[in-house]
Order: sequence, then structure tokens, then C-alpha cells
Amino acid sequence: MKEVTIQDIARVAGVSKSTVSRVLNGTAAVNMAKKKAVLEATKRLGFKPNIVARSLARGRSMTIGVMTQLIGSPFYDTVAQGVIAGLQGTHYSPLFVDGQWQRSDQLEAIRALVGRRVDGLVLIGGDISSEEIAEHCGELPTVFVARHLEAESHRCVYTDNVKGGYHATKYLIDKGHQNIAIICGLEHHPDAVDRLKGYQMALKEANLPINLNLVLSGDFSAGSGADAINSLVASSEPFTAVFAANDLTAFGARLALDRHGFSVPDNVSLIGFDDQMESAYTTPPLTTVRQPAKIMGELGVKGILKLIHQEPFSSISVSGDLIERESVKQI
Amino acid sequence: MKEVTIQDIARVAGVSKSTVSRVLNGTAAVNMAKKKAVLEATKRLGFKPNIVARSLARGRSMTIGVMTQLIGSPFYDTVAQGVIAGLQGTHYSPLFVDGQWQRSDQLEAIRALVGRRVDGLVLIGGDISSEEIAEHCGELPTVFVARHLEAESHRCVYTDNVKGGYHATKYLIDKGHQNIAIICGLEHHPDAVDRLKGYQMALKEANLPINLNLVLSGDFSAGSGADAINSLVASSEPFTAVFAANDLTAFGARLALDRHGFSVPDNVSLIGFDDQMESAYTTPPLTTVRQPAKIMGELGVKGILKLIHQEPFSSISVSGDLIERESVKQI
DNA sequence: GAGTATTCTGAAACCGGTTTCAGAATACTT
DNA sequence: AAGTATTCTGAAACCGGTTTCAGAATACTC
Repeated sequence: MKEVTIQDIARVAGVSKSTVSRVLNGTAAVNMAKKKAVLEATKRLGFKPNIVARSLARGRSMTIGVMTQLIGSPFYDTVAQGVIAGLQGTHYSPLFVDGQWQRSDQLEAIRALVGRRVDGLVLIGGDISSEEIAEHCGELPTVFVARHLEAESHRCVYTDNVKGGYHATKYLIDKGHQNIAIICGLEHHPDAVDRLKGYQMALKEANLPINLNLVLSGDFSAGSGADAINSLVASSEPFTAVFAANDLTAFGARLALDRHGFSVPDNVSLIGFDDQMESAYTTPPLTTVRQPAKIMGELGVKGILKLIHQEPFSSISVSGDLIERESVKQI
Repeated sequence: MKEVTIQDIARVAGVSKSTVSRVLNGTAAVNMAKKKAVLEATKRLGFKPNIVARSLARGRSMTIGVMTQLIGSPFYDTVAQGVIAGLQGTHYSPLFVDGQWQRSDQLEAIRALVGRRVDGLVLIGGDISSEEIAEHCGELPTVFVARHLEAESHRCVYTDNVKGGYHATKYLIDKGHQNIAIICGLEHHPDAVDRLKGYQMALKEANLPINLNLVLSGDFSAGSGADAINSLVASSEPFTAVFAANDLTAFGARLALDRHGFSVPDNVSLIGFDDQMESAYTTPPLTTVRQPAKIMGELGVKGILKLIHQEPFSSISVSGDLIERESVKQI
């Protein structure tokens, strides 16, 4: 099926290509009669502009490339939703690629976006370096969301994970807990190390010792949460509260605690991080640190649009709120 | 920053554009020396092909448009992951758009993809009609995933939701339950009506009455699951088991049951649908009907690639497995 | 009514690639 | 060595739009 082109319309309407283009884009005044003829032909032939050709000619594609880490990850998905929402009503549309948590895939994904000549890049999370970004993106307007890079501190939207980890831990301490375990996220993941840092800060501030037997490794998955609890219980190290690096980990921990006969929150208090959709409906509902993921996505979009229009933009740090539900108990 | 073009390479390597193109694509034999010169210039200048221009010239974009319903929905995200996995290693890359569950957004999204001249379309879920598809997509190779349209029965990949609903209900009946409530999904959503149909089928087959007081409305959200249980309990209609239209609904139901003092599974058995990631870690772990979402995504990709290469393809129905965990008890 | 300013419009160049076509260079026959 | 087949290669056309430019048509001055 041959697609209808601007040329066809020109022929039918009895004008030149240029005039058709002008009418369709309103880029210049056109005689009323011709304008009408063009519009009618457009409608009659069912013309749909070829965006590829237009992008090439204009040198702009009106798309924003969005790299996410893993479609299906509750947190990153929510950020992505914020990006979608933020783009609503602008003339830009998002083009998503998936980094699959892999450095190589991320680079590949970015290359694909750059090759498609996106007008801007929103990178959600990930762990590629400033140098790699510079090499691949050059002058392309770029904003980092849910990530804070020293060298890019003029264009990041992020939450302070140290503060978040601190708040969570402080909250447990204020509730009278002293033996607080932490189940960490991926070892080298910046968010994970920051949350751990916050945990340590809060303990230190309260003059509580940092007991390495209570620092459990994990990888942000539910399974790792369960494993961590299993090994903790096996070690018979006493504890009354657990801070999980994210909600998913908390879910796993919660089940494992249950298996070992610990009730949440009566025997053990549990706090998560993220506030994913399901967390309000676990039994008991999970107390957690909410990251304003959607808002971060929206702010990222605002930022990229500013950069595209050459307006100034600088990093924004949004704060996570502690959502008190029922998984933590005063002792 | 001016991008490096094929013309620049031609100049540096002392050959014509055509030759550069031939070397880069391997479309024709080229003298060894020139080939080398071209490759070297390419590397030295850091050439990155302009995919927009290439797409225009080739008339193919090497991208597959993927419309999902809502980034962040556990089930659809898993399908999307299958699509990503299926495309791995092919030369196609996915371009995601989000239908936001809205008919208008879906049409808009499809228009955007068609305008970008994607080579094929994978539509995950949604509720636009065959006619609308025909109008917007024309001859464009298209595959429907997680959806079964009568008029498109030559290109769908779907699970039999009637069968799934039947299995779930039958399982409860086999466990001795007679008063089985169902919390439905969105009223006009095909998956929801099919699951309800399966529920009714199983009851009828077992000669159990269909008690309309046990048919609760819902919308696939956790909140609607909780609401449904609240109104069910308020009605004081006796029940011993609940079949939720999806896992998220089951989570909400589980919490509400807990609030009303019903223990799962001791007082009430609960079964879900989808088997989303979190379901294995609820307390108790949720018995559910697993939809092979990822596999469906992969099969969808296989299908679209076949269609693009003009090979035959016909609909595939995959079956959901019942995953027995601990939320259902024999009575 | 001649001269100038404005508004329209089509031809042609352009965006950055691919592909056709025909001629040049080389290799193979006899 | 002449004739033919084969392999390479560059010029030019093309993909489907946008934009520049210069000329045509119209409107406005005095």
C-alpha cells in the first residue's frame, strides 16, 4: 500500500509541495482558496505525515529518549510514568529503551536513542559514568533522574538516599529499637550504599554501636530479603527491627520472619523503602520511606524541556517522606 | 556540534558516498584499500549513522512499535519484558508507547508509531476494535498479545481466560468449597468477563448455584479488592473462599479479610490470577493462576518477525498454570 | 498611473543516508 | 591481442518532508 505523500496532495490541490507544507504547518500565510483546497485534499486522501522524513528535514525529532533500568521494576516504572505524565500536552513524545541493569545494554540503548536523533535524553537510574555519557551524548540535552552524579550536578533530579536511610533508622530508634538489622541493596549500587550510610549515621548519632552481624547483604529482590532473615535468625544475633533497602526486600523479609514464628510488628518491626503500590496492602501494611518517584519523573521532563529550549536548569533534590503504617511498633 | 556524516567520511577517505555506504553495510564488494580507508576514517571521526536518514532511505526503520497499557502494571510489564527479550539478538529494537488504559491515548499512541514508520506493531492488551486497527494500521504487520479478537484470529497470542477462571474455581470446589465469592475485574474488560465466565462454568458443572451476592465488582486494583470484601462482610452472606480477578485485587482482599478477623487460609481461602512477582512473598504466599506473560511477549515477537518476513503465522493460545501455594485450604 | 512595499508562491536546495545505472577498470576467453 | 565477462566505483536519483530564495502578484503611496 503506497502511503499518501505531500506530493500527492500538491497534485490534487493544484499547488506546489511548498504550499502544502506551509498550510499544514502554518509557517506562512497562504491564499484562502488554496489553503482550503489543500486541507480538503489532505482529509480526502487521509494524509498522515511521515515523521521520519519530517525529522530528517527539520533536524529535530520531537522525541525524548528515556532510558529506564528495567520495565517491571516498581520504582523505575513509577518514574517512567511521571515522564509520560510530564510530556502530556507538550509536542514531544517519549521513546523508551530498557537498560536491563546491564552497563553494556545501557550504552547500547543510549546509542540507539542518539542514532534516532532524539532531542533530549532522560536517563533514569543506571550506572554509566560521566565520561561515557559525554562520549555518547556530546551536546545532547540530558537529564539524570533518580541518580546523583558529582560531575553532572547541574542536571540531576534525585532523592537524598542518605537522608532517607537516616530517617528510617532514626524512626526505629525513636520507637525504642536498639538492635536494628539492615538488609542492603546491590553492593555497589549508589542508592544502596547511601541508604546504608544513612543507617550508620543514625546509629552513630544515637550512640548505638554498628553491629556488623546486623548488616545483611541483599540485592533489592524479595528473595534476598528472605535469605537475609534466614541467615540472621540462624546466627541467633538478637534484633527487634529490620530496615530493608526497598519494599520488595521487605516483603521477602516479612515472609521469612513469619516462617520463623516472628510476628510483625509484635516481635519484630519492619520498615521498607520506596512505597510501592502493594505496600499499603500487605499484612500488616508496610511502614516505608516514600520516594516521590512520579514527581521525579515529571521534574526530569521539566528539566529536559528547559535544556532543549536553552533555559537554565539546575539539579533538584526531592525528599522522601516516611509513611507510617503498621509494621513498626514502639517498644 | 556538527554531526559526522557519511559525506565527511567520503571526503577523508577519498572515495564517494556510495562507496562508504557499501562498506558500512557490506552491500557490495569494495576494493580492499578503499575499504580500509573508509573503516579507518569511520573510526577516526567517530561516525554514528543517522538512523532517521537511513530509515527514510530504506523505507524501513528496523523498529517494532510496542503499545502497552500502562507502564507499571505488573502483568503488562512482564509481557513487555518478553518482547524485549525476544528482540534481543535481532536487529530490531522496540519503541514503547503507553496506552494509559484510555482508548483515545491508545489510538494516539498507534498513530505516533505508524507515523514513525515502525516495521511492525505489537499491541499488548487494550480495547480498540478491529475496525480502528484496520483504519490506522492498514497493511502494517501487527500482532495482538494478551488479547483475543475474533476478527484477528490469525495474529493473536493470548491465554484462555475462561479456562483460567474455570481452573481457579474448580480448584476451590475440589478443595471442598461451596460458597465461593468472585471479585471481578473491570466491567467491560474482556479478560475480566472471561474469568467470570470460567467461574460460572465451574460452578454450573459442579451443580452449585450462582449466587449473585457472591459476585462482587472490582477494577483490578488492590483497593477494589478491599472494598469488595468490606461489602461482602457487611452483607453477611456466608462464604469460605474468594477468587480475585488478579493478584493485586487478592492483596487488597487479603488485607480486608485480616481486618475483619478472617484468617487466610484457615477461615477463608483466597486465590488470585497472574502470579506477579510479589505473590510468592505475601503471608501466606498466594495460590494463583500464572499467566506465562513473558513467554507471551516472546511469542508475540516471533510472530511479528514472521509477518514482517512474509512468513505464515497464526494465533497461539497459551495456557495458564495453577500455582499452588498456601492461601487455599481443604475444608 | 508610475513607483515602491507587501504578500504569495513555486522551483530548487537540503536533511543524510541508500540504490540504481552506466561507465571504468580489471580478469578471463579463445 | 582482441573480444567478452566480471568486478568496482562514482554520479545522480530517490526517500518525504522543510526552507531558502527569487520572482510574480497584489496592495499601497504620492
